[in-house]
Amino acid sequence: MAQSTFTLPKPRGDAAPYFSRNQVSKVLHQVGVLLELDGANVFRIRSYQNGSRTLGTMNQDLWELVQTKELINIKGIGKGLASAISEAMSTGLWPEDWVRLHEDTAPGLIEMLGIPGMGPKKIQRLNQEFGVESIAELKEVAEDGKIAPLSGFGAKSQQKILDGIELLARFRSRRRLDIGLMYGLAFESRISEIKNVKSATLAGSARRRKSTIGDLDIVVSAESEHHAQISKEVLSLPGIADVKGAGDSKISLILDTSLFMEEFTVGHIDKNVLDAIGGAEYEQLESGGTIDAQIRIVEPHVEPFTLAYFTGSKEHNIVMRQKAIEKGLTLSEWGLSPQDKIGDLKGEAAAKFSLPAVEESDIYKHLGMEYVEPELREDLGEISAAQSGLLPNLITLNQIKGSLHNHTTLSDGEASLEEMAHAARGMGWEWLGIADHSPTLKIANGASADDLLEQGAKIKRYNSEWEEQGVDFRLIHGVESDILAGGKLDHPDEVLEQLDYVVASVHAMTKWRARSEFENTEEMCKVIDHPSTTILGHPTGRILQGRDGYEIDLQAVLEHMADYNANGKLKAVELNASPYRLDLDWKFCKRAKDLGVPVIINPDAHSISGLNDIRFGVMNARKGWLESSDVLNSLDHNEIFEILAK
DNA sequence: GCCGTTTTCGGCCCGACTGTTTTCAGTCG
Repeated sequence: MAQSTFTLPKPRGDAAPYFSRNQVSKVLHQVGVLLELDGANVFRIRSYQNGSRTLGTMNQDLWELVQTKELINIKGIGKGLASAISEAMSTGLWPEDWVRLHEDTAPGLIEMLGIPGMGPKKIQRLNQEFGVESIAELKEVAEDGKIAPLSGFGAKSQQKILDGIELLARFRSRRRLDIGLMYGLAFESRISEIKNVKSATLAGSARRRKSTIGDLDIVVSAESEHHAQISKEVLSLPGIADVKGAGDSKISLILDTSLFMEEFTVGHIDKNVLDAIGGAEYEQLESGGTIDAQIRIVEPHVEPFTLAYFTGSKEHNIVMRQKAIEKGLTLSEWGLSPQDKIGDLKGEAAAKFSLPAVEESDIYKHLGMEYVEPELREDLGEISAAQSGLLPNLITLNQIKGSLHNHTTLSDGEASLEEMAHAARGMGWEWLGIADHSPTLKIANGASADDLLEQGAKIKRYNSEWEEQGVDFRLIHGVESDILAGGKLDHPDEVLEQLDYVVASVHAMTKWRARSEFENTEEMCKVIDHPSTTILGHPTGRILQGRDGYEIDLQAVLEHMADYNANGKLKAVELNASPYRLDLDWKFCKRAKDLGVPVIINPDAHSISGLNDIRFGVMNARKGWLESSDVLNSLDHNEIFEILAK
């Protein structure tokens, strides 16, 4: 994946605000990274990163906050950032030191941060010593043996840099959630089978259900006398491409696909787990792929603390520790101990005085909070919600009764209408919406108006048959209409009006990616204005690990949709559940919810097995704080027809 | 750079591991 380049956005138009909230958020992040390379104070760096995150996830209109001078009241934005942001948005000029940082930092140095083991200090040092400004140059001096003699470095450091460069070239990006879970749950299952292991739990970003997974963390619980034996057996499991490090309590590995081979068959994985990770799609694993994994082996009474710690996120952990300090306690992966009892003791020694915890929820209880589901642990308000008992009751897979964006052989699907309906009924759904592609999308065999209406007649016949037979299942007839130039929809209005709903989606990506955020946002709002538009399909068009979406101010689009919903006209936003998309991003789910815009989780199934992608959509929805009442999928078939009629 | 019923300076989460070191810096999560 190409590293997105660090550039400062050009001011837009000829009047303030010259920059969008997304742009400001991105710039703060960039400045944070550049400051890191510049050797700045770590807390200063954190301020920029926190500021970026805050702007990226808040609901308020940034320009309004600037104009009312209320920006400074936002937690995490102080005097410095507030004035810099206000200045930039009002004048179109970024602060001079931000500009200088961008100009003075070679892009290659930013890339070097991606090499495992390379941090700002080492990069800076090597840059000073040898003038290396790119990974290629760094590789050259390492191969020439020039790094080893440097004080503070050595032969091992030099080799580690070379290994790191190779690793980066081999797999420089994160893995999609479905792939990460496949590896993670298989490895978890393998470790669980080792003798004397009480439990093995997948933690980290996989447990938090992030859209992409960096590496795997597995926490193993066992009595201490068995740790050495377990550690040895973990290291001899198949699928280990390399051992990066192995200490008393921590093992660091690189896994490859042979994890799934040899005698280890599908039968070893629990049926539910197998279903959750997409079942038969093992073949999709690319044979050369690898993923990093870390294993921590701890005693059972420590396990809840270690699991909480390794589940993260880092940001969540930091706030949890602050909350502990407020109560005179110290929280670590070893325990939660009263400060007055432990004195100078640290880590495992201090944990002897720890308050007891049988499971993670006990830790939250000790700190006066409700249990926080792993998906929510991102320091995006979940801790204060947990303190005041206001956490959401997250949606679950068994609350899903249907979905509205699925294809059949009428366009580019692999299964017929009948087969799709049968499969949906088999999943326990009460309804299934069919939305085949529209004519303009020739590559997907978009269906003509005549064929579409014929499909509608067929659906009506099936529905009345089911009604007569007392079958609790209905098909719903829609279309996935391409968004055409000028924010128009495919098909004439009189055709669209005969459908139960319309999913409006962008497929002409080239054009949308070439335009500015402002233009795209304006055009998207026009699409929403079309009376037939019911659902905005995959709202940014992103493909995870494939391509970024087009630039768009989704907050503004959602606000526009919110106005319609407030006036009784349904405008729902799709959460496309394909693990390749997960679009609406989870960060926007909560915003849609707060604005009162209904979300519809859609697998965008092009086959029977594609319906299973709904699981990833539910994971993403949970991560975005959604409850069953926030999504249209939880309605029964009478309710869904009723709301679609609005 | 942010923050403050211990406030405008002096803190800012905590620990493990690695490789270089005779007590620690850098990196990672």
